[in-house]
Order: sequence, then C-alpha cells, then structure tokens
Amino acid sequence: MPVITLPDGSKREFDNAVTVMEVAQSIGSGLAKATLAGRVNGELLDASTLITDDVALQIITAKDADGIEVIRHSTAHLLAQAVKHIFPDAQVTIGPVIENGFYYDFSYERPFTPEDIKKIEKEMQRIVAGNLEITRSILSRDAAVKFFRDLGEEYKAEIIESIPADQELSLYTQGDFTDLCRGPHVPSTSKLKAFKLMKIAGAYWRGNSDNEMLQRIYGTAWADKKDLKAYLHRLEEAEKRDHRKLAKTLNFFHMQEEAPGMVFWHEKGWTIYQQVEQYIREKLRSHGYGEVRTPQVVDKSLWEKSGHWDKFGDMIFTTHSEHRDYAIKPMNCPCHVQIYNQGLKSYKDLPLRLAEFGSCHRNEPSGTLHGLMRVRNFVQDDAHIFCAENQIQDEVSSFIDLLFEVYRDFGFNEVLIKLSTRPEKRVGSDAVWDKAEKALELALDNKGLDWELQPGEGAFYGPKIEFSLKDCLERVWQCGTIQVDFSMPGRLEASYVAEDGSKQVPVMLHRAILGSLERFIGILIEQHAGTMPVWLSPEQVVVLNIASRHDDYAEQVYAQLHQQGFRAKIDLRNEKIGFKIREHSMQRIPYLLIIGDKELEEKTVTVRSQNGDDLGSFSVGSFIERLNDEIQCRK
RNA sequence: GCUGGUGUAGCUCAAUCGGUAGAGCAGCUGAUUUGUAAUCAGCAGGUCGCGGGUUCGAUUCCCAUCACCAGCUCCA
Repeated sequence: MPVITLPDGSKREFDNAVTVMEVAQSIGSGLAKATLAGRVNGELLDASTLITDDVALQIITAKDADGIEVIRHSTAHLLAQAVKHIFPDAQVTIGPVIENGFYYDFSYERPFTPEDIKKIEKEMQRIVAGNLEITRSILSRDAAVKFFRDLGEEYKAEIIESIPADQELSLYTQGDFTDLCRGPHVPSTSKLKAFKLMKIAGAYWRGNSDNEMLQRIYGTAWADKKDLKAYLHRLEEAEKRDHRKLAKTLNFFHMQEEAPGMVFWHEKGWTIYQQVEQYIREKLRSHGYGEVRTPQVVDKSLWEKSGHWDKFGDMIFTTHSEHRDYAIKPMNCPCHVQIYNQGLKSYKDLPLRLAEFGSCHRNEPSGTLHGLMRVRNFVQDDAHIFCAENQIQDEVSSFIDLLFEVYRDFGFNEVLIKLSTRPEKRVGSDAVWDKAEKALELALDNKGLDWELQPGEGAFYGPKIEFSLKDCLERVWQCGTIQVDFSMPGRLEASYVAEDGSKQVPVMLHRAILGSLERFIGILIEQHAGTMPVWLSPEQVVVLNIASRHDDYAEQVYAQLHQQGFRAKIDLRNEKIGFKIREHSMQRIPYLLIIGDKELEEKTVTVRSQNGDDLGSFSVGSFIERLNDEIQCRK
C-alpha cells in the first residue's frame, strides 16, 4: 500500500492506489481545489496520475513555478481548441511554453487579423466557463499518426512520424479537442483564469525559411488576474526603457530613411560613445594589446582569399573604381593579418594582440534591423590574438577575466554564456578541434561559470564562446565573443618561426568584449533606463541661477567645473527654478547646482541629485571632490 | 528576406464614411527676476512617407515603393 512522503517530511499511508488529486483531497478540500499537477519522485505529472508505490510527492498549485508552467501549457491547448472552433480548416502544429507565456502555430489559408484574435480570446473564455475535464490517453506512434491523419491534421501527423515507432505517445483531450502532448496539464479548463493573447506573427514551419509560413499566436498566462495585470504593467514600464524612445527624448542619436541601419550620433550620444571607447582603449592598453587602424575599403580579392566572399558575398557592400572591385570591409580580421604579415615573426613575438575600433559595414537583411542593436554600420571593439596552440587556453582565460571586469564596470551582472562546438562542415583536424574545444571549456569551468553548450553551432573555422546580455524586453543580444580560428592564418599566409627554426602557422583568436559599440550602448541605455551613471553621463552637472543677480557667481562656479574637465552646463534663463529643475531632471542630469542669495553669500552651491534628493550645501571644492570620487569608482 | 501592422506639425497623438487637417508640449515674441518637477499672454507652424492610378476633386479608395514596429529566418 502506498506510503506518500510530502515535502515537509510527513508521511501518509493509503490502503489503495491513489491519484495525486486524492492525496490532495485527503489533506484538505482547499488544496484539492488548487491542485494543478503533482511532482512524483521528482517527475512532473498530471493530478490524475495513479500512485501505486511508495513515493515522494509534491502537490503543485498555481503558487509553484511548475504550476504556472502547466497553466501556460494548458492555455496553449485552450488557444488551439478555440482556433479550431472558429476556424475548423486551420491545422494545428505546435504550442510550447515560453518565458511569461506560450505560443501556438497554425496553418491557415490566410493570416489571422486582430479581430480574429478578439474572437478567439472570447471563445477561449467560453471554453473555460464550460469547465471541460482534461484527460490523458496513450496511443502507439502509428495509431497516433492515423488518429491525426484521419482528423486531417497533416502537420501533427508529420511531427509524430518523426518520433521512433516503438514509443508510446500521450494525448490530451478536452471536450471536442485532442492534442499530442507530453503533459502534464491542469485537471480542467476552469483552472485557466488569467490569460491574454498578445500578438500575431508569421513563423516558418519547423523553423526553416524554405518552408511554409505558419500563423503564430502569442499569449501570456498567469496564476490569477492580479499577476496578469502586474505582468502587463511590467511590460509597459519596460517599453519606456526602449533605447530608441529614450534616444529621441534625450537627444542621443537618430536614424533616417536615407541611411537605414546607420546611426546619426548627436553630441550627447556621441559623448557616451566616446566614454565607452576611451574606457575600453585604456583597458586594452593595460592588458597588453596594441591598437591599430586598417582601411575601410579593401580589394575584393582579399575577401575571396579569406573565404568571406563565398559565404557572405550578398551581405557585403561593394564599390568600384578604375576597373577594380572593392569591398567596404565587413570585418577587420583579414586586415589585421596583413599587419601581422609585415616582417618576419618569431615564436618570441607571440602572443601578439592587435586591437582596432574597427568600423564595419554589413548589408543586413532589412527585416533584421533593430535600433542600435542590429545595424548596418557598426564599430567592433575588435582584436585578434596571434598565438601558438599551447597558448590558447591562457589567452582565453585572461580574456574572460577582462570581459567580466568590463561588464562589471558597466553594471552588468547577468551574462549568458554559450559554447559553440564543431559543426559538420569544418576545417582543421579533429585532434586540433578537440584541443581547442577543451581549452574553451576548461577556461570557463576553471572560473566556475555557468554556460550552455551549443553543439554544432561553432564557425567552420573553429569553436567559440558567446557572451550575451538582455534588453529591456528580455530579448537576448550577443555582445562579447572569443573564437578560435584554425583557418584564416593559413589562408592568408601568416606564419612564425618556431624555436626549432621551422615555419609554423599561428592560431588566431578573434575576440570582442562589447561586440559592437552601437549594440552595447543600446543595451547600456536600456539597462540604466536612460539615466546614465555620472562617468558616462553626457552632461554631468548643470548650474542654475535663481535670479539674474546670481549670474556672476554662477558663471564662476561653472567655469571651475568646466576647467576641471567636467561635462558641465549653465542655465541662466529667466525662468522659475522649478521649471528649470523639471527640464534638467527630465534630461537625466546627475547633479543640479542651485545658486541663489544664500549660496552667493556663503560661497557655496546647493546640490540636487538626479533622483530628486536635496544633498545640501557644498563648497565648490568639496562638490568637485565628491564628483571625482564617483566618476573614479564608476558608480 | 518572409508574415502582419504602422507612417498626419520638431515631439506625443486626434480628425476627415472622398470636399486640401486639429490639440497638448516644444518653438518664436512680449510681460514676469522667480528657492527645488510646468508663470501668463500673443504668434507662427503641415503639398497627411514617396510615386503612380481612379475621380470634377485623394491625406482618405486602389496599385507600387521606401522606412519603421512585432515576430520568424539570418547574423563572418
């Protein structure tokens, strides 16, 4: 007879096999009502699961993260059922859970419209009100294929056919709707109380752009209405941090039709840009890099030699002069090899680290452009490390340290790390790949970093590590990277003389910390919601007078700040102080210095910080000291 | 590139079921010399993304195109 151990360690014995729901019922009817699923010996299962042996059981409700997950999954099925009611000809495909919600892909003769979505949502609510029981059944693979084919669900049948024949499949049924699913699901549709369909979009069948485009409907689902409302509110707030919106109100940069995907940096945005660049320049200098500069326009033949023309030819901007074809450089690597190739290199020169703030142009597909995050002209904080094979790991390791040092200074603590290993089509022997992959892996593990493996996702020339950050809507953007390259040095005839006098080909490490300065600054703006820390702020201090009799003293204060190299402004306009404070606060100026009769008499300034705090009176000297401290520690 | 949506004053947004558009903020002018997030008054501001078509007449309807937004695909 089953003995069930609950999470608090207490045990309950039953005379017969029981379901998760019955166990919940035995604890209390309130709990039973809230029960969505159960975790049985660690496995997440339906509330209707029959328990015959002694197990550890956790009852899952909407209070658990697992419970929300189950709700989202069931809501995806609910969506599919509603779509089938309104559009019987639509075919179902897949409907997974994603962060904060779910989506479901349908095949239909035409795209769904916003009006359709309203109707579908209403139908979902109707089904919920009907309180349909959700039941599970098992079929063999072939029976499942037949079941869906008979329903005319070709996509579903195709999915199931790709599953091994000996596998049994679970189906979930609610009323007139049945879907293939691993489960678990909530016991009945009435458990789905807080959801909203969010957007419609096209999505390729099986993620392949050669395939038919399906209609994807995105939705969100939560434990209750309160959580749903809170989520929608969070979304609204996040959208206010969009760097494209902030750039407009804060006058950072703009883009216009005549130069799609390229940035017109305004004075304020360019100040941030220069601060970031100067900061990195100093870091690289102190970490043993030499800075170089290479041409913007380079004969096409170099790109043919490097292999990029073959692979990315259609994305390379070109120009033509005196019967020669040139490429606007899409990357800096081949140019750095040209610098390396000048003069004979010895093993004693390695590792050789060449850095460049390299401006690159790539004709990215129009649909992929996105503010500063994905542009056609960007500057990489690029560098290439030419080294011997046995130097790879040390170089990778110190690069990762440098990268985290930088990210920390910019205030990024959440960094997603991915290791991409050998693809099917590749150059270099397996022995060398083994070594390089191991070197990257060890470098990560030795630092105790969490990382995700992406097998087969490496470049054809070598494995790589990617470091990604998230924007205001949690979209992930790759920023830093380090890539091992076994191919290009050989292709472009780079070599060095080894200890034994033999000629060897160096390994090349491509690496960038920020990735593209544009993208990094975009994320930086969103991270800080436009309120940049003082060291990056385009304008650090504004001196404000109360009345014109304070002008002379205000000018003196301003002159001191300006001479000390601070990014200061002065505002002597004949306006009320409240008006001026409002304007400069909205422009996110870190410090406002207010000067009136009191300050004039005492030779002080009254300091107001960006968040509205009155920091009191300072002598100009002590305020400068404070400012310097803050800039120094990059607060 | 693909699917859907959007494009009106410097900005944020209205309106016109086909009869050439309106508000707030910003701007300009004047008054106001002001103590911690909006002082008052007046003025000015737009070939309604660009190009065609239908029409007596198009910002509105149709076609084409560009850009942007969301998602997909891609990203050296």
